[in-house]
Amino acid sequence: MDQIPGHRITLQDVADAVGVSKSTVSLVLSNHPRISQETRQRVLDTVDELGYVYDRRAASLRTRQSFTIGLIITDITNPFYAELTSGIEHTLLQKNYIALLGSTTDLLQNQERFFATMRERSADGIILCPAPGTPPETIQRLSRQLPTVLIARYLAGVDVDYVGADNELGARRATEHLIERGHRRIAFIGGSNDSSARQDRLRGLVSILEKHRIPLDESLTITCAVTRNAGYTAIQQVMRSDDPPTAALCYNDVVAFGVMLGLRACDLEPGRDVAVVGFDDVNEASLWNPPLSTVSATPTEMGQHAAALLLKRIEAPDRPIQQVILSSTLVIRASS
Amino acid sequence: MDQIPGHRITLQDVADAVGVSKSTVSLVLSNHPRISQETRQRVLDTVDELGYVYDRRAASLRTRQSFTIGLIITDITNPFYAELTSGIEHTLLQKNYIALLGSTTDLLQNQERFFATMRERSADGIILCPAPGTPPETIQRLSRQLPTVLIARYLAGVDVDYVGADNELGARRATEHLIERGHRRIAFIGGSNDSSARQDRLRGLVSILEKHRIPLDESLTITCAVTRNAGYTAIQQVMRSDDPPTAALCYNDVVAFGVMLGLRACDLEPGRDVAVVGFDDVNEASLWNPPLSTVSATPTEMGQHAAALLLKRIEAPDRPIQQVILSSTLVIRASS
DNA sequence: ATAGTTAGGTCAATCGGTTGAATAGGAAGC
DNA sequence: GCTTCCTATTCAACCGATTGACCTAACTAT
Repeated sequence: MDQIPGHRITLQDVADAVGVSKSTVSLVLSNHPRISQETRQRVLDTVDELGYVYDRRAASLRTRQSFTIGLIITDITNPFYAELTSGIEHTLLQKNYIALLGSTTDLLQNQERFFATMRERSADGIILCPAPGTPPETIQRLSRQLPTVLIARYLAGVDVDYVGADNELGARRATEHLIERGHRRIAFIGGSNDSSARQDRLRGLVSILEKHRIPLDESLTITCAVTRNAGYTAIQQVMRSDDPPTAALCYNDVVAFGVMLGLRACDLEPGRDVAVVGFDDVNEASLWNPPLSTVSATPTEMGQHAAALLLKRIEAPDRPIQQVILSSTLVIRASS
Repeated sequence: MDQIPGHRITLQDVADAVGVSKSTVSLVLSNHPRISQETRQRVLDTVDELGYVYDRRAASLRTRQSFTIGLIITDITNPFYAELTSGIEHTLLQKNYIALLGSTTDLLQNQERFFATMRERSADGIILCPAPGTPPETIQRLSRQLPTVLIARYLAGVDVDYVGADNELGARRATEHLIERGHRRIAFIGGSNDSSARQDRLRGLVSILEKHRIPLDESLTITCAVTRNAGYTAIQQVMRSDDPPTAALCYNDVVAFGVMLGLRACDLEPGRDVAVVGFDDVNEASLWNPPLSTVSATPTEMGQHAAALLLKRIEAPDRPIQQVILSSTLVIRASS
């Protein structure tokens, strides 16, 4: 049953074995109705017998469909993206698609490289979480070359499908909650300044502070990398200031974890001495000590929506641009 | 600069624009020395000008190299696999390869489907963490069809490249450590029975118990799913037995996290009342409360080795089978 | 002057499918 | 009996690269 090394079984081989033309075999495999039951059966039997493997790249050369999409995200070890990816995979699997994975580490240079890679390999579309600083024109151009869906971060002024969370709403809810608990000095920790997600979250915070006529203190808004370590360092710095905050709204859960650890390092107990709220509700959030209050972003669901949206766009490239905003809910746990 | 929809710029287009044959253009792009500097430059300029994109699938049809590999793992949301993937990506990126991602959830049926998918898409090779229960013949056959590297779990009796941790050694070290701390009733929690990793870890535990003439208690060895929840449930059950263990060696960190939470739910403090040790040393392990003692498996490094090994095998299919066993070290933290 | 190199290209077959147009062989209609 | 219409199948061009064999003009050695 082993193949002669170097020789791949092709349609032609199957055709020869059955005694028909390769067109017939191809038509059988694509379930064309105009083939007789009998021939169909003989072909299928022979396919099995010879161990024929369909060559999708040859097919796709002709049909211009590869059933492959590009998934370009920041970092697969960040649980938010891992869950996103998991949701995407789930939806793709059902439609017989598969993803080429690219982690950019938020480096524009890597991102460009993945764009090229995906086009060279003729991905049918791209799901992209754009690196901060991505020029809008780049995305505009990309989306004209290849069906594109942005996920989790949008770019102002670009007409392209997008799936994300309602970050502003989430931040408003979190802020209301903190204010109800009596906090008036609320720090905002983490994220890079030109990420849309961060801007939206910060806007939500500010709008509620204004609503309650709480003065804004710029020194409580800190940008930092989106890592545990950065959160760890950032919170310690701000806690050592003259008038430290009593609560921290964090760019996301990963930063919030760092913040909680940083607080402990200052001998402060998160949840008791300082309230901490994150974003994303990654799986671990509920399992930390104390469990983290967080704005739930349902990344798995987000991924599923993004994949579904991309597949729709691939089918109908001219359908109207669609933006899916998933409503954020606040999950209150012991950290606040 | 926008393309006429439907028409992709090909080698021929570039050739026409320059006034040479498409062979020449192809040779320029593959850096063939036989083309004059002048022609080369004109071709390259035109490539830029027309926005030509190399079609790797067309090329790969001819060359039988796709610069794509299949990565088939259990679950990308498990940080161990996420880090593994990250290491793999890192190495692939340098060699201009990219991975097609498939998460099986340890379902044989999904795994089979991904095998087919990867072959249809002509992956140049596969990195596989085999689902428990995978028949060795399946892998043997696969590895004859496609360069294959197993990762993290091996299958006895299969001649195939493998990269993994020295699980038995790790377990021995962890057990010695627990015994030194005075523990004599050590539970082993989690994992599925026919996973090689689990067998090795359990073997390590048993061998050290025997060495110290500590009797083995079967009731302390529990299989369960590799999730936090399963660990959470399992530990509570065993702690409620007549003669509960004083320490738990867990199948991996994910299970250990569940175990620590389960202990708290029983009003027991991990690290003080019951010692807990995990496997893998995922990033979060050091950040838990208490920080988790764990056998370090350096998944990122493992991934890098696996990718490097696969690329070597692709280049030289007949090189001798190689097994890379990464030595495990015990990282002692407050949980034990 | 003649044969032999060499540098710089071009030709055409090939990889393995897809698909619109063409064809053969009946059956049905008139 | 002749045309028309089906049905089941085949033909052949095409997708976009690669590459061994071949070609040509210019140069070198004898």
